[in-house]
Formats: sequence, structure tokens, C-alpha cells
Amino acid sequence: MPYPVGHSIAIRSGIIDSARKLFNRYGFDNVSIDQIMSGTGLTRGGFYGHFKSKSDLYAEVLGCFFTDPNWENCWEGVEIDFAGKDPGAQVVRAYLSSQHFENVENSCPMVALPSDVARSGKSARAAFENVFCAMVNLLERSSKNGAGSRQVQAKAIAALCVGGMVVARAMNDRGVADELRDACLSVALELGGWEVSTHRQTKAKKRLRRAPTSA
Amino acid sequence: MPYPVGHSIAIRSGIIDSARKLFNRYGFDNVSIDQIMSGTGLTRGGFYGHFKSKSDLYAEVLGCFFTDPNWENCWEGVEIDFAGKDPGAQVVRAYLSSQHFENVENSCPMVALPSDVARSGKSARAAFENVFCAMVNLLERSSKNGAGSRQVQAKAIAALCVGGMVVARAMNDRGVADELRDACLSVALELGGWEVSTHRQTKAKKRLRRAPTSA
DNA sequence: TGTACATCAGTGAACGCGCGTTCACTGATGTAC
DNA sequence: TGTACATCAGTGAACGCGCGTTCACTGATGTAC
Repeated sequence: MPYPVGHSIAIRSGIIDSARKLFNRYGFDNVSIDQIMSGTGLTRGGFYGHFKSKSDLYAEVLGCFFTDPNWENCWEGVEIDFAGKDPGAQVVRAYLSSQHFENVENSCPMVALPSDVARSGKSARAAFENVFCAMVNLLERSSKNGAGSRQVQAKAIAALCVGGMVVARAMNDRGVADELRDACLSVALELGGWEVSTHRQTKAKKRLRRAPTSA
Repeated sequence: MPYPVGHSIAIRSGIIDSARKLFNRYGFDNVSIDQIMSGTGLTRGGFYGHFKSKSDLYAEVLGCFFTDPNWENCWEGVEIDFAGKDPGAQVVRAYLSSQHFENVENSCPMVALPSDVARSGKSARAAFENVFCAMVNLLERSSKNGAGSRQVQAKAIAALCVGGMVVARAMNDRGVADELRDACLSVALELGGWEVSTHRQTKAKKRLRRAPTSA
């Protein structure tokens, strides 16, 4: 069945999507073009009809990862009401949730690929920085803590979220990892001046998949 | 000059040392045996006189990274007086110092390789977990904060240290990275109930190299 | 409506390169006599 | 002390494999007449 319904653009974004998930799971350097193309149901030769080279794809996925204007869409499976009450608290809860912990494929790339990015070039690091700063800004605007500098607190909260998840993912014992997430969550909520709810499990709901956005 | 002074053990630990630095810099998967052996002044063939395979070396370096009983020796360039005043505060200052930020080769592997470890097997993750827990224990014992659970605080402090550094390393702008380190430092010191000194630059002193320990 | 041709996305064999691994060889050191 | 041999760490050419990339080919779709 060499000619399915969709046309070029759909296949192209399918390749990017396949690459995104594989990168999250195996890292930037451990994914072959064969694997990526298999993920879309095609063979390796077809790849070069859509991308000039592997590093071309690399750059494009990075953009998709990090420079989406709705950065909250970068990591999926989580729904946040940005107009609702305490969006910062919602972000923190969702970020440190067990859903996000388990969903490696659709993880926030800051959690899945930080050391990979640290070894990468300027553009990757700049993109990472943008996303982190966007997260910090959101947290700062939503903060309710009167004591001390809100900006400093927001930075620490973001570092707690990302760092807590990165470390939790690198652990072997799920129980220890869960305790770490919980500890980071309660301290982060306190730092933001948000209510520490009794039921720790976040209210984040699974979404199926975001609709494939244009661009 | 094929036969320098040292004998087998010295060369073996030289290989491990070379690998350790290269892993810190390029990640587990981006280092070839050629590179490792070049770092010791030998050629690739000689490698297999010391190790059964590349994954053998991998496992051994991991042990050297993470399971050293003096985990503080895992990351170098920093001197901490564990019998002195507030060793926890010293660790936090040293961990988030610009020296540690800059010294990628001798970095704490938790900062340099977290996503690599997350993708690795049980043993790597267990080793990572041990080091992190050792850090948490040290911080907990040294904590002076009376409010709330010290264990929860210690976990958050450790996550702030590791996470702050991981994120800072993945950024492009040095100034933004420095601000993040500073923010994490002041919040971490507050969480531990330690004095936030006015001069932020840590008192950590460079050491030349730790003496090659036996085993 | 039907035929012939152009287009074009995808195929899969093939190429080149890098890297892990092997192995016959080298040459210095240590030892037996 | 001197000679012959064993040992042994390291050398570097070679092998096989995986992967990025190329390219001639295939076969379905669209279009001209």
C-alpha cells in the first residue's frame, strides 16, 4: 500500500513526530533513520524526500520541541487551564505528576534530554533556555508568595520541577522516585504560596493527542 | 616509547580516568575506544588487555562515578570540610558554584549524565540513586530548618542543586545560567536554614587532583 | 470516456565511513643456566 | 657477566557491522489530447 490517503505535509509531520518520541526515549544520538522511518511505516530511502539530512531533522524537531509558542504543548498528556485559578500551581502539579513521569515518549524535553542539549550547539541550548524562561515567567506571574523575590522563587520552583523529574527518572526504585516527586511538589507549592492539597495526585487529565497544529 | 614507568594497574586506572572525563563531556554513547585510549597515550588495540569489552569499561566507570564510598570525591575540584561548620551549606555552595559549572570534565556525573543514566539499565540507575540519597542524607543531617519535615526539605535541596546545575548547563546565555544558579543557591540555603552569605562566590578551593585511591 | 505521457513519493540495493573487536606481530623486560 | 628463551603489554592492520546517504527504479496519480 505505497500511497495512503495523506499527502507530503502529513508524512513530514509524521516523521517529526516519530523522531520526537524516539528522541525522548533514546536520546538524540541513539536513534537511526531506519527507526524513525519505521515509526511512520515508510522505509529509509524516503526520508531524504522530506529532509536534507539527519541534522536537518534534528534542528526541526528541536524547534518543534522547544519553540512552539504554546510551550505547554511541548509535553503532552496534561491539560492546564491557563485562565483558571493558580495556573502556576497547576503547572507544578502536572509537571511533577506520575502521568508525566511515566509518559516518556511525550515528556517535556527538558526532562528527557537535558544532558543531550547541554552537549549540543548554540541553537539547541538557546531553545532550551527559552522554554525554561517561559516556564519561569508563568510561575512568577502566578506566584502568591509575598516573602522575598518572586523571580528568585519562580526560578527555584522551575528548577525543582525539572530537576526533580530528571533525577526521579534516573533512579531505579520507583518508590524513592515517587517520594522525591512528592517532596519537590510540596516544597514547590509552598515556595509559590499555593495551597498544598491533601490529595497529592494531580488533577491533570489525560488528553488523547493535541490536534496536529499547522506550522 | 612503548614501555613507560608505570605498570598495568596504573594504565588501567588511566583508561578509566580518560573515559570518565570523556563521558562527562560527550555522554556515554558518543565516546569511541580510540578517543579513550588516545587520552592515555596508547592505541586502541591495547584496550582489550585491560577490559573485556566496551560495556565492561562502561560498568566500571559507572562504579567509579557513583559508588565511591566517599561520594564527594566523585566530582572534583572542590574541597569540603565535613567535620566543619554546616557541611550541608558547604556542599550546596560548592555544588552550585561557578567552578563546578565550568569544570565539565570533573563534574558530578549527576549533573553531566542524568538523561544518559535514565536511559541506561538497572545498575546505572541504582548507582545514581545511591549517590543522590547519600547527598540527601548529608543535607538532612546538616539541616537547621525547624519548620516542616527535614527529609522533605533535604530532598528538595538536593533536587535544586542537581536540577539547577543541569538546567544551567543546558542554557545558552551564561548570565541567565548564573542567575539561575544564584536563585537556586539562595533558596536552597534558606530551605536548609543556613546563613545566606553576602558574597555568593563559594569558598570552594580548587584541588589539583585527588590522589589515585586504591580500588 | 480512453489512451499516452509526465510527475513524483517512496523503494531498496549499494556505497562509504566509523567503530567495536580480533589477532598476528613487535620489542622490551625478566629469568634460567 | 653473558646468552637464549619465555613472557607480556602494546601495536596496528584487518574484519564485520550498523548507519547516513545516494540513486536508479517502481508504480500510482494527474493531465493533455
